[in-house]
Amino acid sequence: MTDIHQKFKEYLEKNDQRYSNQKKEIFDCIIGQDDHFEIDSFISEMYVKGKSFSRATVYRTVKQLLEAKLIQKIATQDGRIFYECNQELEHHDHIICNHCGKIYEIKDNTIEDKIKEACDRLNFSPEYRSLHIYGSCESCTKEI
Amino acid sequence: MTDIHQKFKEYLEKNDQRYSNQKKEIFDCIIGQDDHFEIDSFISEMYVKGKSFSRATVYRTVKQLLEAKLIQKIATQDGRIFYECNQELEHHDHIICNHCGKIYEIKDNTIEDKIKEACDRLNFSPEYRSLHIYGSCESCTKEI
DNA sequence: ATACATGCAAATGGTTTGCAATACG
DNA sequence: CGTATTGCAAACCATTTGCATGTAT
Repeated sequence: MTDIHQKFKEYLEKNDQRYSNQKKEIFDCIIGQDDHFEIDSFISEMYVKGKSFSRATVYRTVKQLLEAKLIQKIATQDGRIFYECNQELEHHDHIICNHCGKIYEIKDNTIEDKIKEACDRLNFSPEYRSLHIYGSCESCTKEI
Repeated sequence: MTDIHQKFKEYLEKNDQRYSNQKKEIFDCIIGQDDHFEIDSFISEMYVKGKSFSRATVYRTVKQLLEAKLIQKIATQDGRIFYECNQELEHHDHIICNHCGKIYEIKDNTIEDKIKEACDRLNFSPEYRSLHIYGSCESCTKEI
């Protein structure tokens, strides 16, 4: 049993909840996702893998994982809901080309520092951020 | 008629839609909101003011205002949806408290510069960005 | 006269909940 | 044993849509 499995188990036990097989398998599948995921595609992916549980159970488990702070909920500007596993230590931002759809992931400590400074000025404790930059990539800019 | 009213009218006309009285009044109420607002409280506020239209009409107008880029949709991390009027041309970023829902607008040129530098390194031409920082504001942090 | 807008009520889609059966500890 | 968990179906809630009526051009 890995560290995070252990954390989940401990969280559940502390709250008189049970570390059932279903919860374990759902958590396993979530860990298997290597990126952000939406509930719906996650459920159908589980279904394809032959590990399908009722939607209610998935939602209930996701809720417990959120409470245990092992996963995190993210909403995009237009209201779509994503989840991501909190294993990921490095935060990265996204640069997205409006023309060809290419997505660059960037990791820039100087941006990070400036964001932290802005939060400090407000005594705000940041937990998560989403930075998406939309525009035109090099090759699409040439074509226009 | 103000500048933004004019813009809305032009947008509608360009798309074979009409600048009706209801749309004008709904837009007026939105401009009257000096902060971010949620549809539901907005509708009840209109109701109190005696300017109440059907939810469907409000939603339809909001949709057109979004398309006209005169208002902006913002989602909090936990999925609540806010709107804000896009009156000013200056881009600003959002710091959003996950606990009380308070939204701070920040305008930070140094963040902007760093983002530009990151784009330059990829020869990417940015057109729009969305930066949302989620976390806990000063007073909510104290309460926890 | 044509076509968009409106209000209503019904539909939708994602999420939650009540309930009876089941399984964990 | 008692209590949490599960699956199902029904409930929920915000948002969207179909339709008949109203209204602007």
